[in-house]
Amino acid sequence: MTSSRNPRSAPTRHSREDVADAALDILNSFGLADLTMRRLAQSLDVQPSALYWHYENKQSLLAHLADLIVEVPSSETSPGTDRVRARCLALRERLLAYRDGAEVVASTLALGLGAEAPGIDLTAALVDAGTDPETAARVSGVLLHFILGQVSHEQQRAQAGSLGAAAPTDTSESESAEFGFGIDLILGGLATLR
Amino acid sequence: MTSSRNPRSAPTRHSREDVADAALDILNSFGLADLTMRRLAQSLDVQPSALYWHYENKQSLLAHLADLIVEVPSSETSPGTDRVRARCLALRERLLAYRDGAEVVASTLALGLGAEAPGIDLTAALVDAGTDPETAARVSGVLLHFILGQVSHEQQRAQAGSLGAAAPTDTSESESAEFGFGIDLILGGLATLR
DNA sequence: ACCTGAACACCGTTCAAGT
DNA sequence: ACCTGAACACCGTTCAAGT
Repeated sequence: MTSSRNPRSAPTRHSREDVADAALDILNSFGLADLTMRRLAQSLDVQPSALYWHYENKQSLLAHLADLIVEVPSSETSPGTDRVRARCLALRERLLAYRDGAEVVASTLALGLGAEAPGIDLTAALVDAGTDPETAARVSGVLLHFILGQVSHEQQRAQAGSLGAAAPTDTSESESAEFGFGIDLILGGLATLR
Repeated sequence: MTSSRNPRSAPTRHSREDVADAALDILNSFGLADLTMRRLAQSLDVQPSALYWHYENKQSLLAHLADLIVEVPSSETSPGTDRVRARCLALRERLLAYRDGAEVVASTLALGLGAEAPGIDLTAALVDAGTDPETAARVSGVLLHFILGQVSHEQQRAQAGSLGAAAPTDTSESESAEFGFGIDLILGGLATLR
């Protein structure tokens, strides 16, 4: 929302959340590769060093962004494993809502610096559906890896296509279908475990 | 193999493969973060700019590494979907054989710059096991996303643990079990599709 | 509480020129 | 065929000092 600064304005002070918002703006407008501390500082009319008052380093900023991307309104929908499926689709939507969203979340998760909400959420939904806790944790891991991998792939392809010479690949239509297939495959596997 | 240069030697000339070997040495000794063009050049006793005679840019070097990591001796083992399982385990071993191997392969694959062999291989094995080609391609995608995600996670945790304060996480023993569980879950799902 | 200014130690890449 | 030298346009991070 607060992307560009008015030139030659009063020296505005910023909060941690201001910084995160500006970072999300850059992410969505230009992608992860262009989200540098220096560029972020520039968009806030501030010196790069100022950012280190708000965040210990770039990784912890990215971890914060990952948490924001992943935080879900948690709307209660269908019961049973249909709820698991719904949560997976909702997570995909959250990831697609930000450019490079999946990569930001995947790397934060890999480094163990945040973005744990979806895993907890999915595991809980699976337990709710009658899965024992250990199996639920493992299935949730499989789902998460698939979701992050598939959506990263999707997002990278979208970017490559936006500057490449008209890649004749499938549209987002068939990507949703492929995604649903993957989720159903994994949940189908779960069903045979009973 | 050819990691360090003797100081003050004759100006050795290098081939494209020499560069790749030196890069894999750095990868295994110090990890992806330390694999910079400047550092690679230094290890070859060469100016950074010399590398751009061998590779168009860093990404294409990484793509070459990904192909090398992933190229598998293709030993024919068990038949049916057991062969699929065996291929998945073999791929995991290849990825684990290089530090950050999964990340290198995943990013190359995401960018569409190489490392396509495992996908082709897995799809073929699935077709061989009686799966129709389109389903085989999709299942192979699910398997690949899981494998790359899980192994990245594994490798990142190993590195974090090597410098962190003795993370009381599970050993590689249970990581193999978790991996096998994931593969079986997905292949179990495939079985229900018949 | 939040930021500046200046510095440190790096990056990837290009390009004319050399052998 | 393979490399040098020099430059360009960047990075993340630290830290004393300012308000």
